[in-house]
Amino acid sequence: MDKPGIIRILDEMGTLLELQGANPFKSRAFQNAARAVEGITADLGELISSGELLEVRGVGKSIAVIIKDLHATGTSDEYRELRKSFPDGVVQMLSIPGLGPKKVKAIYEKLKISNLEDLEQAIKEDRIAELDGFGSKTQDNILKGLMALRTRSDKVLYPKARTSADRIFEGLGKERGVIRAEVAGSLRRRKEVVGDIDIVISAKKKDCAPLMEVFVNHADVTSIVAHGETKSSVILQGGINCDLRIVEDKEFAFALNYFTGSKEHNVEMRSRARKVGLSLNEYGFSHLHAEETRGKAKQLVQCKTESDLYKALGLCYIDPELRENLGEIEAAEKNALPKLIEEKDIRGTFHCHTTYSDGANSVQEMASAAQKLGWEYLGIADHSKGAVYAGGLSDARAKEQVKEIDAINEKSKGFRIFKGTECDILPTGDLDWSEKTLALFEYVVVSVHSNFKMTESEMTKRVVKALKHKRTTMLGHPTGRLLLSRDGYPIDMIKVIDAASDYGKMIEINSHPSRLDLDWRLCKYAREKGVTVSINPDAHSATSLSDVSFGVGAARKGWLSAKNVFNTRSSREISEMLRR
DNA sequence: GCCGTTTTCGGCCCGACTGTTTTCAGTCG
Repeated sequence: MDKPGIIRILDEMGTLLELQGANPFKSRAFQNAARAVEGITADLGELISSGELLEVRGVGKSIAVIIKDLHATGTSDEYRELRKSFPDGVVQMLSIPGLGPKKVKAIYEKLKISNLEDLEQAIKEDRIAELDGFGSKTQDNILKGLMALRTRSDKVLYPKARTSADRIFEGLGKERGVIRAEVAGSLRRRKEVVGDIDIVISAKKKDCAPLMEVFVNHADVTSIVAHGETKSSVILQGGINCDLRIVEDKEFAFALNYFTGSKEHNVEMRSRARKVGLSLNEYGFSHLHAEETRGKAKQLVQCKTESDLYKALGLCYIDPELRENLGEIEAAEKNALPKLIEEKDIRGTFHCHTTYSDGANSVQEMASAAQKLGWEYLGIADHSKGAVYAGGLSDARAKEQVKEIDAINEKSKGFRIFKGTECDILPTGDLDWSEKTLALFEYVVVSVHSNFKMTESEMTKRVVKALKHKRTTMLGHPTGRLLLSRDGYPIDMIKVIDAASDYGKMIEINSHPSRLDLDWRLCKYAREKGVTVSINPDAHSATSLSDVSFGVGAARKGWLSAKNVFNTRSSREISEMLRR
């Protein structure tokens, strides 16, 4: 069984233990182990055979055995035992918002309900409301949750969530009474997929209620889940959940930090605070074991900003993208965090289409748009002749385009267009252009656009062969559109990155608003292997050049700094590198 | 089940909101 499968099963085992009413720390241990496995970039098989798996924090003896069994056989005795205790439908009920393990267990044991259909039927017959600890409101909420589950996908891609968040935040952030405001949560951490939107605001107490009113009455709100003094939760058009928290300004840094997460990072921060005798929550520090009543503990260390907060714990500031408890706290302690790449470091991109193939704008229009973004250069890479569906160029048209670019370059000062191509990788792994045509270009992006139904190993061989070609500069959209529709990758990205490292080639972090091809784990692996990446939006229009920010997010999460990224270099450096 | 500068036992993050309760359990983040 592969890694994503193992992660899923460990998570499921944690959930099943929770349902059983086992020691809550035991079930959490399984969930922690799942996160730990997720963070492993080395080859899992090797880790298991060398025994190094036990050195992974969060994986102890018992879970190591389970992982080993899962890896070798696809199942394990413990897992089979746990699965026996509850039917599939019971586990599914847990995904209904508002239903947790305790309530699901009661519904299953007292009413013998084990699937969503029976649950809906029982609600209609008013049987849920009669259970101990349930009532008519709870029953209504379960029905609402059930409907929401059916109509809404639970995660959206970062660019979509960003757009929704900006719409809410723009007005709200400027509202009277707002002292400071930030978008927090996984959106601030720039996760590739985002579950919901979190907003944190600081304001005086008297301004809270009016601000909450503004929030829940926003035009984009389709329903209100909760509406309190300091916390409200709504569902926006498009089904995405949005939470607002309002705190006092002196609490802002704590609240922002807390609601930015991740959960794993917060747990580590709190346990770090405990080691120095402090308790950390979303409002501030308090003395551990203090006798003060809840919420009245006096604030000990004033922290105006998050930097102050990290400093109070002996750490340097940690960028939100790194807050996953995957080594960033230890690195912050030693002041060994990388200076992450920023959007302003990007000086151009290399994978852009024009009206020569399937783009919407001319070469000149694309170049002007790039200049408006403050870039120094733009790489044009239209499709090769075999990409008929995308208006691939003929050899003659390719020559024509190269001539046009030369002419534009001659006229322009301080800006340069690089002549490239996005060359199809044929099913054999050969390139779609002849050597003669390839020689026209300054660089070559190689991509797969056909014959997707290959086995993983065939596809990997195909790509590796193309990568080895002496004219190849970088691999374009390495994982295609399949990244989010599958658990794994359609190709073995570890082998591909290894090959890029061996042959001294680059890999694209191809960030298109509908997908992201190289996620942060792969970015991290590429960094470890010394592979330079190129952040390209696969832009088909002038306006989509700015989608490059999606890829910058993934690079930041992969701890990449400007030196790891090709398109942070100057025009001159790029020319020199490409001549070699 | 995992972990260890309070270390092989005894902790393991903490608060808001909701609903069903009259003092708290469940869920969520």
